[in-house]
Amino acid sequence: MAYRETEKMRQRKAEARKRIVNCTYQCVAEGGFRSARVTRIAGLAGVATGTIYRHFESREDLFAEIFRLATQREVDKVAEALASAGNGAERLERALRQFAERALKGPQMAWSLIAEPVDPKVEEERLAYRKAYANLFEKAIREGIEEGCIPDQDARQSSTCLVGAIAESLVGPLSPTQTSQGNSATQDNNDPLVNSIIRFCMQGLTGTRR
Amino acid sequence: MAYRETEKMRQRKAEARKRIVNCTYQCVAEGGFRSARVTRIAGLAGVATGTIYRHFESREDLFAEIFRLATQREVDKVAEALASAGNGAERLERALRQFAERALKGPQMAWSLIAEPVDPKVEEERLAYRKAYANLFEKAIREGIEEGCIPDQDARQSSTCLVGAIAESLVGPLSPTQTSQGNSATQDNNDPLVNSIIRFCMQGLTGTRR
DNA sequence: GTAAATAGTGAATCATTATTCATTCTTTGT
DNA sequence: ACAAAGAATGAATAATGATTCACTATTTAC
Repeated sequence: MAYRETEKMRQRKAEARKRIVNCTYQCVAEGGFRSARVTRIAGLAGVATGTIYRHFESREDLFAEIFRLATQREVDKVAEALASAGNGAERLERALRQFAERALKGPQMAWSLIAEPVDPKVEEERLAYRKAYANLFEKAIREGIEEGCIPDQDARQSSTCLVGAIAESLVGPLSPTQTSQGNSATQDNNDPLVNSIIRFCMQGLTGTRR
Repeated sequence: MAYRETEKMRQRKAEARKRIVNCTYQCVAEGGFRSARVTRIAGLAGVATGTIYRHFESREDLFAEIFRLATQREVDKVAEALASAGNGAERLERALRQFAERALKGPQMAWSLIAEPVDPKVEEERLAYRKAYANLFEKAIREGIEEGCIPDQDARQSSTCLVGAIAESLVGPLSPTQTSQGNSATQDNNDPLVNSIIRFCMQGLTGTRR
């Protein structure tokens, strides 16, 4: 008959958690997972190191959550592009462009999501993330096949190839040793890198030169 | 006027070094880089831990060398396939098949080379390795373009996409959590996975359905 | 055989951070 | 105001394995 968790407390805790998440996100966006120290995160969030562990089982779990979060944003954007107007092929093209352009705009985070060496739990999230893209693409490919704008093919396999082709094409340009920041001025639709990635992908999909 | 390195000694050292390399290779082929312990390697090679360090600056350097070695074998095989008879498109197809089939035959090593999280120096080797493939493919694509069996395109970009598409397609099947060993009986030319990867790739290249 | 030089050894050290937990501080209900 | 419960703290700990280095053994040249 004394202390019982009250709404106020619940909120305060939720805020602290959110702060931790945000600061971790920031650290990762700055220097990737590997260099994000629990101590620094705690410092930024204005809590003690130990407090992190009242909210997350472990550093890895925290990272996994951050990965999921960052990932979800990207996947949502691609899903959005795929939900727009037009036939399957057109929508896929828009989605691929979205993916690539967003990555080039936030290169450090994109690199961390796509290629940074990470611990097993986070790597698992990465597999899920790639699968999520592949699933989205797969659906669109199937639709394209039904509509007749994409020839019949193993939609699952093709979607995996799309993910691989685009990710690989980005690894070089994104890798921290290469990146000198300045790519943020990327004009939409104009990056020749993005254009040639997309050409290959669409050709692989449709078997049609353009 | 006493000891001077003699041929006999040079050989003995070379042998020890080779033994270390071989044992490391074996460890990696069994459990990947991450789980390969310097102590165990030394034990297998029949030398003291410290001896490793008379031959290699650090564990990372040792690993980098093993990576280079393993990689060279694979790259050579692909180069060989690309040097065979036929037009560019045919040779590329053979090369892609070679790549995929060999990977499926030695899944743990292939996974380590393609997707295992590794330290920076080794990651650098991985970038070089992927670039080596891309270079080979690029050359073949250019030849194909000249021969007229592949339409004009950005050969460099296409080669990168090829590497990505094939690597991504293999990550799932290769990943240690998925692999239950048994794929070694892969009959040549018959694995449907390999076939559909290749179909996508060749289509992306030639813009021609088959 | 001897001394100089190098090679080999492996137990002890080191370095790095994530994680813990005894303690202090806050909140709550009476 | 008090006690019960929980939350927060952060200095101390722990765990892990790579790396070192003082020492021993071996090789060579004379």
